[in-house]
Amino acid sequence: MANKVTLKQIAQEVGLSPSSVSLVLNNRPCRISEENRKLIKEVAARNHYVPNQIARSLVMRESRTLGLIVPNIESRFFASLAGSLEKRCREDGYALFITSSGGSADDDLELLRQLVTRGVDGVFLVVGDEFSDDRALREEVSHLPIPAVMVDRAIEGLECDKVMFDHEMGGYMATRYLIEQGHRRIACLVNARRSNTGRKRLAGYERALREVGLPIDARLEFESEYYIPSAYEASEAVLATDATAVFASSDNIALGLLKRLHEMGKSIPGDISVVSYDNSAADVLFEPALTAIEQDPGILAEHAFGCMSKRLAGRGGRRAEEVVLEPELIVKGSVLNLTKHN
Amino acid sequence: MANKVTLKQIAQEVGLSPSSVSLVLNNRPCRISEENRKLIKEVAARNHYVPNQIARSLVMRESRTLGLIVPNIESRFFASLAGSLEKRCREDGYALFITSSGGSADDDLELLRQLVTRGVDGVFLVVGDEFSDDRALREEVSHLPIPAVMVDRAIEGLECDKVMFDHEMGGYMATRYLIEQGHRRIACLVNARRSNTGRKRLAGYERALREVGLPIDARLEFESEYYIPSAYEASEAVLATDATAVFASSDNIALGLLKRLHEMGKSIPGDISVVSYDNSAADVLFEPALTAIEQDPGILAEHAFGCMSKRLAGRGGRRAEEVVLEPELIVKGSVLNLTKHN
DNA sequence: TCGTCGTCATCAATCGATTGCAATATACCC
DNA sequence: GGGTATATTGCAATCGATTGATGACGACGA
Repeated sequence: MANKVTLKQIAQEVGLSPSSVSLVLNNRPCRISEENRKLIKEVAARNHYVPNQIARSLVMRESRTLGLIVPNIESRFFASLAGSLEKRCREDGYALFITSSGGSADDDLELLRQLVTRGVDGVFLVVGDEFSDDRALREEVSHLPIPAVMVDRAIEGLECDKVMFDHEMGGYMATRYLIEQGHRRIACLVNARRSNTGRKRLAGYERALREVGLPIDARLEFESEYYIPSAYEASEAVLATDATAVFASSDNIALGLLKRLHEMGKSIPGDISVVSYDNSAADVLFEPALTAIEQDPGILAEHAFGCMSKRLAGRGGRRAEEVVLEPELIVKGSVLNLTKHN
Repeated sequence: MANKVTLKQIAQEVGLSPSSVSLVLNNRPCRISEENRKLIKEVAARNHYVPNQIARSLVMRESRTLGLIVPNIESRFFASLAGSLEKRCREDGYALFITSSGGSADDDLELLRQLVTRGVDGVFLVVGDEFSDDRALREEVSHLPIPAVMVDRAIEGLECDKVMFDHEMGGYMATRYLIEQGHRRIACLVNARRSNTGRKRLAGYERALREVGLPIDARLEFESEYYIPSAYEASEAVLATDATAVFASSDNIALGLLKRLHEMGKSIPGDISVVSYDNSAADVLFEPALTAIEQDPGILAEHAFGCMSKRLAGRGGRRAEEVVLEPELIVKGSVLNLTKHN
């Protein structure tokens, strides 16, 4: 293991002061002779000198480091978000601390504190979707000494920049599409009990029905957590209804449903139509591919970074900014058009 | 945005010196009256004081932060590895910088430098599998001022702690199992051209064949990158052979193969048997589930952290440690037993 | 010879915390 | 009351880099 080389050592070797070396290596406008400049640069390179960011952060009061908290890095969507965000940060010379909390507000809080004490210049938060006790977290976020941007989901009623897809719209678009394809008995499988986003998707589903005068039938609304087994369990009841189509409000929910369908020997879209959400992962595997509401994590990352960037630059108003992105309906082959046969 | 509170401010408020405050808050053995202790703690709490880790790192010469470089955080396996590793680090009070490189040696190098200048105490490297020009990276790693542990794969011939699964053994176990089930014409689909791990898996495949005196037939060895489309392309040729079984040497390779099989209307294991690698993701989706060689990323993380921990504690010999883990064959339903019919 | 200007480079304070050593206050003993 | 032991607390250097304020030196004009 080599030793760390410091500014002072370089200075010593070239026979100049540390200040001069610092000035030159940072290309600061200063009056150091061309000759010495070259010498300094050469010696620094030869010794593999890299500035100690820690020391630099201390005096500069910025670390060019940002933090990200996601509920679960093992989820495809968050992993992708994290990947995109990291790349975007790096483009602007920021490093990104990616952390994964497990989803509880307590863990989120703990991680947030860790990030702050480690001197990140700002944090991206993907927190607050589940209904847990988030008072402490909320408190912490509102007193944060650095800018924060909430991504994909939000702690309700917290004044803070937000960037997210319109979940209500997603639910609406999915359902609306099914209606347009002639479906009238449309079930949905949502996580309304424990998730804000789930609630919104459900609201969109109901709005679409209401809009065309279809009844909102509680017997067609099913509850599922965002895990495959949970959806798998719930699916049996779904399939016992007379629904001709199902809106599966997340990728895992769709997967659980599909597994059950497969087991029961039901085919898509012959026996039942399905609109999924964020299902890109499964696309390769299924025939037909699933029609779905898609949210591009790259876009989310781009806008989130934009917000952060503004704050860091001191631009960006006193009031919180709120960016709402429209998801997209990607039509593939899992929905039967019932109108053709009329 | 609240302000950051410093040690000095606390000191001022309680009317004691910063040193005393530091001593008390860190529970250092020192002789500060019980009364003042209480006072200090109370004031610190009231002001939401959190120590500035940056300043602390500078003087303590450790940041209690580790770094991780993976080729692609969006891959399930790496995401899972990152998640496990992060949890493990946190248990010991370390934060983990997760970074994702894109897989080129240049990016790896850049990220490694970033991590080092940011003062991580050690790095986990998942690099060096592909055959790119890694001289600079190799150079950098061997002169690192902090401990490094290579995980899952390695830069060949570099003296450095390593923790990885035995890829040769994985290839061997998969093939051996197929042989035991009575298969004689066994194809394999590997990434031997651009991946060290791929080569090893291929070597294991060949060893198993040799061991029982089966011929090694180049016409049964197919090349595929670790991407679904690549495997999908390659699969047509595989299926044109007289093989009764295929060893698909990665999850994506298996998925590409399956897609092609599905399209051609071939069934598993009726028409052809398949042993996959790391396929846990797809498990939910397929009927029958795939028999596969599994590598638990959690175990990898555990051992990697163990190595790191030793180095950080100054234990761990002068020579590099090498941990080789055995993968596991998980038998499910994608392999037909040909011996039963004999 | 003195003052002035330009050029090149250095001094010293600073960021926020840690820590060995020095200093002060109080108690205790003879 | 002088001296020592003990309990408390403060000073100041340190980590490595940044930066506004200054200093040294030579040349040049008057």
